[in-house]
Amino acid sequence: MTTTMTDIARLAEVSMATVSRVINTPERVTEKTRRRVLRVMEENNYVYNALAGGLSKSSTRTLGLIIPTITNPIFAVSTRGVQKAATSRGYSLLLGSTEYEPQLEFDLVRLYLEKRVDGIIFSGTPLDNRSLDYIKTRGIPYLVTWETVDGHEAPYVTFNNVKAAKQAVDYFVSMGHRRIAMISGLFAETGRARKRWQGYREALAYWGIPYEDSLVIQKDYSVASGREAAGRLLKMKQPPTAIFCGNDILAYGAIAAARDLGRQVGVDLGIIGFDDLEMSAVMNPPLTTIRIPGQKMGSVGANALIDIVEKKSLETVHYELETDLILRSSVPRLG
Amino acid sequence: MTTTMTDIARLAEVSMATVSRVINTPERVTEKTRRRVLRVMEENNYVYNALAGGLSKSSTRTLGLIIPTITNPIFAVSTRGVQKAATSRGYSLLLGSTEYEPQLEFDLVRLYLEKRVDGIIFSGTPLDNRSLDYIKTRGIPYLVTWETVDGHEAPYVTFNNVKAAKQAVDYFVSMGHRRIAMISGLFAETGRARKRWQGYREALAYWGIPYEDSLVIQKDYSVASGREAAGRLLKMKQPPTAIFCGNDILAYGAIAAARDLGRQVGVDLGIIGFDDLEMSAVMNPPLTTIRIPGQKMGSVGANALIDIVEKKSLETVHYELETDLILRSSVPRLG
DNA sequence: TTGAAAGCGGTACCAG
DNA sequence: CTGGTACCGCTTTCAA
Repeated sequence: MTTTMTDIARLAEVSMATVSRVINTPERVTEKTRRRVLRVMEENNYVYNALAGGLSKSSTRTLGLIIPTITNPIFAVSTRGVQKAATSRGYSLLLGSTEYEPQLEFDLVRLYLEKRVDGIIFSGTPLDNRSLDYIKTRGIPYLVTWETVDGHEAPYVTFNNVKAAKQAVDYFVSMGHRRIAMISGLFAETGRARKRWQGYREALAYWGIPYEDSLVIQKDYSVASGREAAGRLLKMKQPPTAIFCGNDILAYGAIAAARDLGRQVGVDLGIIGFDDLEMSAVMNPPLTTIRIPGQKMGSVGANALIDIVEKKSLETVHYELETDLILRSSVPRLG
Repeated sequence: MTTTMTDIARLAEVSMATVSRVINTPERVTEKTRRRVLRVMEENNYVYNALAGGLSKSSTRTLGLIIPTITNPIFAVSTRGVQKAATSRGYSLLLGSTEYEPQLEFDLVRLYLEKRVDGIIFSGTPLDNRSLDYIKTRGIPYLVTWETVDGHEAPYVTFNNVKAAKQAVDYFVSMGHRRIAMISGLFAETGRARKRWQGYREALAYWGIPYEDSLVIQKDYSVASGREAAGRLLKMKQPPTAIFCGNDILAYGAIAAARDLGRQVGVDLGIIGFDDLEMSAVMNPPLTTIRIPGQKMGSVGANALIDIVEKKSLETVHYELETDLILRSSVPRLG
């Protein structure tokens, strides 16, 4: 039914080896035979079978990507970075989400291994040690983005979460705020949530502001959570004048909550987000937030991984990208 | 280096056929040998080679997904639907974006065909006829979401764009608006952009409102475009009192533009979006918009395609999902 | 430059 | 229930 290389070889009156050559190393075939083979392929609309090819070459030119969820735009952005880099270097992408479940992450690794991807990118997933251990024993290339990895000699591309969080709090303080709350992602889910919290605490300590547990609320990353948490914070007997949110999604919820309660963000309440999603600039008020290089992290990561796969890179690479505090209008100057 | 089925067979002192059976049809192997084989696989951490398996079975249990761009959240949502359905039925997903470029779409089809995916989902891409023709000659299952297809007997899962657009305009009219503009997606890029425009015109005609070309601006789907277009509209000598946006992203930009110009959306200007992204509910004002079943469209589509792949479905399926106008506060009552 | 043939790692039919 | 063995479609020495 479907034409194979054998068919082409027969029809073009050459050997399979030659057909294979015109596909992989055309320069090693005479112009004349090459044209003939190409024409026969065309006429019979031959489609190369990458499965068979991959089986012989033991390389599939596909990467496996693991992200927590595709519906948080920041992961969409970094996925796009991975994708662009992969495409430009001739690799395809297998996509899987863990929804922050270590078990699903492990299953994906297993699956990717069976499908013989050339490498795996862990992009902001929980990073269960089981997955890493497993992949290590199999010896296939992998790389981590969004996080650093303890205890594993893993290549990674990340940014400084602690420093970025500090910068946010510093800014609040510089604007006269002292009662600063935080709506954080779940510590159990990601290392970066914890690190942002660490930055928050360190900055408070630096400015001599006592840390209060009641001002920190841990929630999953969703608009609804941000709204709920901010509502609780603002109804305290001594509500905060500023809220640092673990990401922009939470901040959107917080802005809505403030509006619900008649508080004016940017006037009598300060809010800072994290990620700088496209929509953050058109929020009302425009959201002051930490910009992270999502797309770049993805493309740098993918390129680095491909370098490893193709043995162009020998040592374990570690990149730390820069973040910026983007000043807009969601933080008022106090007093 | 890596252990193969042959190794396992030898170590477990059985034939390859038996090892294959414990993997694929364990019930056809005695408990005893099965355990033994399983143990040997475990001890040597054997990983099934899906490439080899796929080559023999001529089935890869992977689907190819083609979307315009992953950074528009609505595609992220529908991708998630595809993904969940695929995963639950044991399929993996190859992801590719066209960025609305027909050529890239064609390249992806070619690539997926080479990688021998079991089926392809076209999710909101331009749908170049070349791609469809090509895939047809190869006889591999495919399905289209977001759009219907003319001239091709293709299975699809979509919703009524014309009707939904009409509903938006009807609502504007019911709120006393007569001067209604539209910021539309590029007609050249997608059929649905054109259909929404069609619905807009039909509704105007229904209400006896003359159509004005100057009130319609075509733009690519981005916040910046929405902002720019709305700015132009609002600066007209006779500005519209209402703007129907081709999607929520454009609407966000339009809201920002209105704010820039001192117009109050929901008070002296009405805006309706399309998609109902998660953030739309927390915009200021909360955005009235057309809700489309993005995730459902993805999961229904993926399931239908898998049914076709597994021959559980014989005819060409056509689904039309429902949309809803979600009333929030971005449309004031006039006069 | 071109060809012959032994893999790559499974599947599945046919016997036993 | 289990084993033997031709494939699946392409790659890659090794010779010619």
